[in-house]
Amino acid sequence: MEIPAKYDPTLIEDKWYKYWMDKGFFHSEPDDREAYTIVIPPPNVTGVLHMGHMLNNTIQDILVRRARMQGKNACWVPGTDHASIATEAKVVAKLREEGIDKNTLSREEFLAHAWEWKEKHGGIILEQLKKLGASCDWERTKFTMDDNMSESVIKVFVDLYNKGLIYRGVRMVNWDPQAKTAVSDEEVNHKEVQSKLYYVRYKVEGEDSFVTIATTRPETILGDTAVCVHPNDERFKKLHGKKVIVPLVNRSVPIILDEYVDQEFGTGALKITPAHDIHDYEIGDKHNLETIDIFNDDGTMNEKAQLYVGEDRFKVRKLIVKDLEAANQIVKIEDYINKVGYSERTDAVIEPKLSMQWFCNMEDLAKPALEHVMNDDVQFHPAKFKNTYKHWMENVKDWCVSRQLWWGQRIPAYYLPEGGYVVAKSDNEAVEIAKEKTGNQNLTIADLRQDDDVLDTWFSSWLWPISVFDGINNPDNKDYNYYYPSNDLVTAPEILFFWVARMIMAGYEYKGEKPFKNVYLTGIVRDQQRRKMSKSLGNSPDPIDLMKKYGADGVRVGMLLCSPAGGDLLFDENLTEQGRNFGNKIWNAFRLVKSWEVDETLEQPESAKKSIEWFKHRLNSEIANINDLYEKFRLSDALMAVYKLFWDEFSSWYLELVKPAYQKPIDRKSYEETLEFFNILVKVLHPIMPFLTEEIWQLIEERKEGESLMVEKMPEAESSDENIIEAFERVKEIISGVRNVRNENNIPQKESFDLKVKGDYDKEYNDCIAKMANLTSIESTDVKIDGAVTFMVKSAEFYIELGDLVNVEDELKKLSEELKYNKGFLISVQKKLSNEKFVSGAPEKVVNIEKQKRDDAESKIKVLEERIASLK
RNA sequence: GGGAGAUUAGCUCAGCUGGUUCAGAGCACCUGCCUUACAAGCAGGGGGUCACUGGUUCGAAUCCAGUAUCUCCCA
Repeated sequence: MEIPAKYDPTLIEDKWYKYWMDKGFFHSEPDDREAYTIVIPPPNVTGVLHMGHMLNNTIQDILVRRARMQGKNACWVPGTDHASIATEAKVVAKLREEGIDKNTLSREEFLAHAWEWKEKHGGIILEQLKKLGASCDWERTKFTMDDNMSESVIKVFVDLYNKGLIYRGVRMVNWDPQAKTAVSDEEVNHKEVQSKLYYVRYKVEGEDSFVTIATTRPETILGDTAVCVHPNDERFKKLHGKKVIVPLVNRSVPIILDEYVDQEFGTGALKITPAHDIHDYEIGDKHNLETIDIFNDDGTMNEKAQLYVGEDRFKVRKLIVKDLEAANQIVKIEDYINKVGYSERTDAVIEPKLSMQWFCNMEDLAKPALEHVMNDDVQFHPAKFKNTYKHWMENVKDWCVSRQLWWGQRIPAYYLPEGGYVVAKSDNEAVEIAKEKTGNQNLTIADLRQDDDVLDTWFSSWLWPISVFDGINNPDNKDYNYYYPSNDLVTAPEILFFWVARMIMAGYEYKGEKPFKNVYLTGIVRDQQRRKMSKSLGNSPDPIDLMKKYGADGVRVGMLLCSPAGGDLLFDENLTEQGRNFGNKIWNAFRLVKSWEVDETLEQPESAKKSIEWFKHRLNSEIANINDLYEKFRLSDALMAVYKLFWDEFSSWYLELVKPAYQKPIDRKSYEETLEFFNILVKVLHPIMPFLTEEIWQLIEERKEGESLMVEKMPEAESSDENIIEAFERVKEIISGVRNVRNENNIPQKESFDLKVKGDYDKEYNDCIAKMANLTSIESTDVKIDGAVTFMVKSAEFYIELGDLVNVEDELKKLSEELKYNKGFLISVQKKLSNEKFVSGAPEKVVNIEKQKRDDAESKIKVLEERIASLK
């Protein structure tokens, strides 16, 4: 068989993905086996594959493939979410390019465009995930606006409303004047910006004095309804109970007292604009102040502002400063750095705004969600996120679930002609309830007006683990009973609160059960300068290009190499390179084994026999270790363990040990055993590198049509003898000892020589040592050999007679350095042992270990001293 | 301003309830090799007062307190 020296992933990846798909290996149906379920964190329909998806989905695929090979009925449900704000923004922008203004379209017309857009672009990420090897059950692909998914969302809204958990209220929301919608606190990015602090004086009513306030937003002066000072502030005591005149609009407003005011900040006097600042709103509420909303939805001034009507808020800031200056109201202007909120979606400056919104009461929903995380029914990996989760859940605020958009599930609230509203799952039901409520039997749907707003996208995705199995509409169905709760959720800590926490709430509310057992939190993918990878910075490689260059397997390894759970991961292309190199290593190891000719008449050499015995134990102990690491979700460590097992133990030691001499054949038994090791190793490797391992597995021997590594059974860890593994470590030391002698004395591997040993070592492995170190013989001796180069392993002394080749000076130098170290070491041990408190206080085991150290050091020193004497 | 976490080799990180896994791994670096599976490789090697200062202890990277620096979350 001709196998190329370099592994080329492009030749095989598509082939095997198609094979797996054609055979239906990704599809799952409920059966008698234990279920293993993952629901994908649905990527956004607007997106394209980025490094965060690569990381996240690599991890999910590893977990799913492993579970499948462990004999579980593995089901990974893929899908996308409708991302109302982002998608609507994209569609609006696209229409604008085509010369269509959204405002000229009806809701239905706009939605037709949006669906068209979704059909065209919505599946891109899922298609790209196939390149990565994602073993999703594509037949189960869901979208958060599929009919039954939307139905679930509406049903839940109605249910929560009927339970009294959904209400309508005026609240200060984060208003995005560009998207013209409210966004949640989590969707606001606070950035430090260089701005100005304006000191403005307000005239005290009926007096000839002024009070000066400091503000960063002078345009909001037009909405001021009070000035607030600290009740204890001596400077303002004389003003208590008085009124001041708001500049330009000449409104008389009270001076109020509240401890909220920071006396150190600005002048200690605070202007209060209840309609446009969250704190001012709270103070206004407390003191029953009037609220004057001076902004339109697009951030321009309305007629309530009286001045600058129709002008944009930022332009007004400039205009009003000019006018205030002209009116001699500005005391001074200072440079000032403050934090300003920006919309995550549009990057517009957020305007706090009072508005009528729908809210979901979180208090009762949050209780079980907190409890079951704290008691580890739901486990976070790493667990440190429990702290932040707890903090958030204990201070949970009501959830604003309405968005002023069209793309999404329309809020099922219907306003009645004579005021009031009803909430119902459908138009018909709404009419029925409305009739009942009003007593007017003549009402029709035409008389009702449905709320224009849609629900927050998270209001869809918090149901995701339930709704993908239709558990809301059809709570007793087979799939739901079988797959729910899911096992593992893999996501980013950034959305721990607004997605993970809410899924847990929904799980307990609607199933009385957690949505998943484990939450694995990945880090954020950053570049070498720790900058978050983003399209705008252009610092993110294109995942598709990366896979073309290094293969999907290489990229998967690269992602995992830099991903400690929960920590940031500093991605570097050389990690994927390392992954590709690893693939090549595996490929070449396989190529070597496949190149061997078997000679049926050959006896198995002793060295091969011992090597096979050793590697069996080594392999089993490592499989146990790897299993343990996976169970603890230490995926990066699990990868490293597999990496070293294959590269160091299998390739560098085992294969070199059993390898026949050049162009010589190998015995049947060693060949078969080696292939069997390969069978096991590719199974262990498969979840991480599915393509390469499938290719190799198919080449190890003739496989039947329909067979595949991905549905093979993962090897279990059989018992292993630590003594054998330990003994072999000594063997490695001896071989390394000889190699060092060769290195230091420039003796090529080709030149063979004798090795003599004085003292105790494991002779069973002589053949292995001789083969690896190219020795003609290994002989035991009772006497020291003068003039030979030596090294020690444990208490045994090894001699290599090199005659003239020995550099006595170098050798002496080396020996005296070693002597010095050992003497120092002995002193430290003796110190410990002569400490009465140590000997009496420490456990016997520890003391004995120290005694053993002392004895070893003493005998080593003796040997070294003799050796030095003999060379001199 | 409130809270959480971090600080170990040049870089990224392990190091669980104090003691032979105690100072580790991978990468990077240095030296020598195109040795017939692999130069995308092989064989070696150097490198750290475990942020700082105290304390507890026979014994501290590990526990406690304080200091410094950084990161994240909330306001």
